[in-house]
Amino acid sequence: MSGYSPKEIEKKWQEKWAEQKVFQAQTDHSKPKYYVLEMFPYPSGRLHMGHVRNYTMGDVIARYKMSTGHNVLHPMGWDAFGMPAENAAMASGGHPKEWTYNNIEVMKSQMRPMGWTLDWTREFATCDPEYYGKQQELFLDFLDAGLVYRKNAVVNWDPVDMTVLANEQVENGRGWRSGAIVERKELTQWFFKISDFSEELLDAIDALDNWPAKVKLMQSNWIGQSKGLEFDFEIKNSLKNYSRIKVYTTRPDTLMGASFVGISADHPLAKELEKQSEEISAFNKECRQMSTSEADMEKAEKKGVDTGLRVRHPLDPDWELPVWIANFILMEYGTGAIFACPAHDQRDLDFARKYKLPVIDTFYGLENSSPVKETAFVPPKTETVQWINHFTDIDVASGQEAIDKTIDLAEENDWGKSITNFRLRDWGLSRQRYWGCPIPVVHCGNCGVVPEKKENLPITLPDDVTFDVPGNPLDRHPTWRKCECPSCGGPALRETDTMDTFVDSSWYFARFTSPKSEKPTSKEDVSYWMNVDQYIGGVEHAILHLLYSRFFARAMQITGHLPKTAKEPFEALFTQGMVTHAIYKSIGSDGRDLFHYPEEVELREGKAYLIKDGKEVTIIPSAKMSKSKNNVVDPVNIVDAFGADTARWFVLSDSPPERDVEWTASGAEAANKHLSRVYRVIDEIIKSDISSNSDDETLSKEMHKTTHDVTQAIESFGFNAAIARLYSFTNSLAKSKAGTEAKLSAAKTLAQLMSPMTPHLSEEIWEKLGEKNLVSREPWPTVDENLLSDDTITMPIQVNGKLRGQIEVQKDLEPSEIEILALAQETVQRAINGASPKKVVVVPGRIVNVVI
RNA sequence: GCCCAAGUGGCGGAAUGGUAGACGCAGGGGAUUCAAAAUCCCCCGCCCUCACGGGCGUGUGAGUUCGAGUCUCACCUUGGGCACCA
Repeated sequence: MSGYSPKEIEKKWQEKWAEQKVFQAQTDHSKPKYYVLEMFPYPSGRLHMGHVRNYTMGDVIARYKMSTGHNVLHPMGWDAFGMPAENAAMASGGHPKEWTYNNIEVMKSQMRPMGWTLDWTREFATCDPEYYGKQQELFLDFLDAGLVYRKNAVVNWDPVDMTVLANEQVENGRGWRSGAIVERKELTQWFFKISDFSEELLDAIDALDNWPAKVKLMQSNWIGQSKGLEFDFEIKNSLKNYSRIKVYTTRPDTLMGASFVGISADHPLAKELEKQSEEISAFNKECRQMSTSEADMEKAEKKGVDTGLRVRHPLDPDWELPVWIANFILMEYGTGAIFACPAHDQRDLDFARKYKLPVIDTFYGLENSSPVKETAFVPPKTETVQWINHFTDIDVASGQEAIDKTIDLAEENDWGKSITNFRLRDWGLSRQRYWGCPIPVVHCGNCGVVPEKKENLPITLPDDVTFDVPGNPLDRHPTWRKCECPSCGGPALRETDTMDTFVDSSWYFARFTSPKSEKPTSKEDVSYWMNVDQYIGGVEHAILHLLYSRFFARAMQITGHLPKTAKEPFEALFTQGMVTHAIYKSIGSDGRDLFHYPEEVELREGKAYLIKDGKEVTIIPSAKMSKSKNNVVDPVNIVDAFGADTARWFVLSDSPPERDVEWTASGAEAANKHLSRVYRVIDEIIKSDISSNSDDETLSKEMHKTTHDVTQAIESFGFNAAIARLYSFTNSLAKSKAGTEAKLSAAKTLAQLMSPMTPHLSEEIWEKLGEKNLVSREPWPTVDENLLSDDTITMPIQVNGKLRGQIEVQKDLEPSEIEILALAQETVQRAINGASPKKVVVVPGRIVNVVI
């Protein structure tokens, strides 16, 4: 007998699938369509275990849906623009294009042996001019529809590298590469008007029934709806044409506790003032150096500067409030100006104490009437409080009731209006970089900013660029910028900004439905295939990528590129966890951390020792795989050693799919042993000759129960549960005394149930069992409901909630009969010990609880 | 700082409010073998007991319930998110 040899069988079946074009999707209206998509990879050049897990999950769904009669679309492509390619070019010469396409080839060659059902005929990379040209067309249509505009925005600017930096490239206020102090620089940039859709994007979240609650919540928080009041403070000593300050507040009920008015350093008034005052100018400059992340702002010391301006309280003209510029107010949110109520906001209180500003209580708790000292009194808005300082007729009410009342009153008396505000800001898409999709507009001395003509698309990137000089190569290219104005025909210059790579990934799912289409999408194909029925990817994309895609779907619908039904592009979303691996660490002689490869250590009794000298090393479990920590497991090596089916089986088996899974060598070996065992068990069945007997029915029942459980598990993304069930069934099959016929039937079902996870092994077994067709093309096994339950069941019996015995009863026995049988049990009698039961709870089919 | 999630054997993890620990790993014992590998069988939460059996046990503390890993509240710990990485 020759054993399980994945190398041979995996190659064999991959060739057969390719020959028979099993995975090429065609528009076919006779079958229900099913579009399964995993977030496409960035071509880093190396397939990693995270990809293997992600794409295997999608593959299980794709294969399962194929076997349930669906016409399945399962495409793959490359999210190929972005900074790593430029970084590589800067670090080691070469060209981003070459680097990217080489990486794509390498990764594709690593993906093919995994046996995924990918339709490679639809493959594209976002850096293909055929793709980004269509993206430019979308941009022009969006521009035409008023969904794109230009405005000034602040960026992190590295003055040495002459480049814009991402927040993560700023380390302690310095550029990660140059070490230069990062400046905040204002540039005119392009924006998508995603904020026009704030309410729509927020409201539609509710209907995303098959999205994880966590992702929906994250998106809701990101959009951040708040209801409040907008009103003006009149400036007493007005400055130039500034006579009023518009503020936005979510707590208008605390207006009688107002202590000062705060404005952002970027507020027009602040900018005007900095022309007149050194102090203000210096302070504003300092504010603009600050990180704008919410977490950083909250942690940073609250600082401000008095502008000298004074405003009148809207409800009491004699009440004067000072105007301060404060470092915790963002121009992008609300009106860039607030009024502060230190008694009921900790941040305002810290500020007030620091600058000796008044603190006025507006309400106390019901049981606590002491004035605020160093801790602001901030009860939940739902909590009822007593008012001591108010301008409504409310004395005792919840915060929310008071807020509503206040807003009504302000509107009635015409000094303020109710405003719904959103935290969501417009999407800045300009990037001052080479390796991205060029923004198809030109700058003309006569006509200003002019969109490029569609017939001139794609505007392609020039290939003859170098990265040896700082700055954007597009800016310094000798000829690329020069062009003809599409409007007046005169000389003009191209826009040198390229698009944020999130744009590329915001519509690729639509392009996959007709990747060769002349237009960005083909009406027929996009109507047939959209929406994506199941989308799978990492939770790290929970906000931006998914929100941008939802915006794009709406924008594409408005511009006629998607049907109305595709407003929400992803029907169901699943976010999978990472693949982690232990880190083996020791301290080197120079006191630095040394990280050891898994191959260099030996595990004994839960401890790790270096093979070369036996020294014990520290194990850091479940760490994210990282090259610098030497804890990366390369899928190529695993496929080499055990085959793709083992890798697929293991990444699905050990943890629930939404959680992280720890890669362990012993786990991978165990997976491989199990697959060999399946092969061996089936081989033995084929050679056996046992006549039909009474165990046949038991095995058949087990087979139907397993089919039922595995089906349910796959449908609910319980891949680890499906695999646990298949382990059990394999054990039952191996130990069963049933006849050969019954066992062959069970073996075929096992092959089918395993096929989404281990397709090559399943095909091989299927063939050995005498089947001529591909298991990939077989319909999913059906379940005989009658065989799922037995006639008798075992019922546990508790006494006062503690397990004391069991009885075997007919499935449909009356509860009163069950009670008699239960009480008659010797073990139960012993536990009752002569006492008379107060109550007997009988839950039919479940449990009996005797209360004494 | 704000928002959210998760805590179950040595480990990964199972459990529609109903027998906690399925399944797998690691560990222990045995069979087979000249021996080993591979394979097959058995045991495996903690404590008491030769055993039968009993007590304890799902981060901590309370509560709801005939019955709580599961529901409620408070707390502790860990992880995630909080605007130009992809």
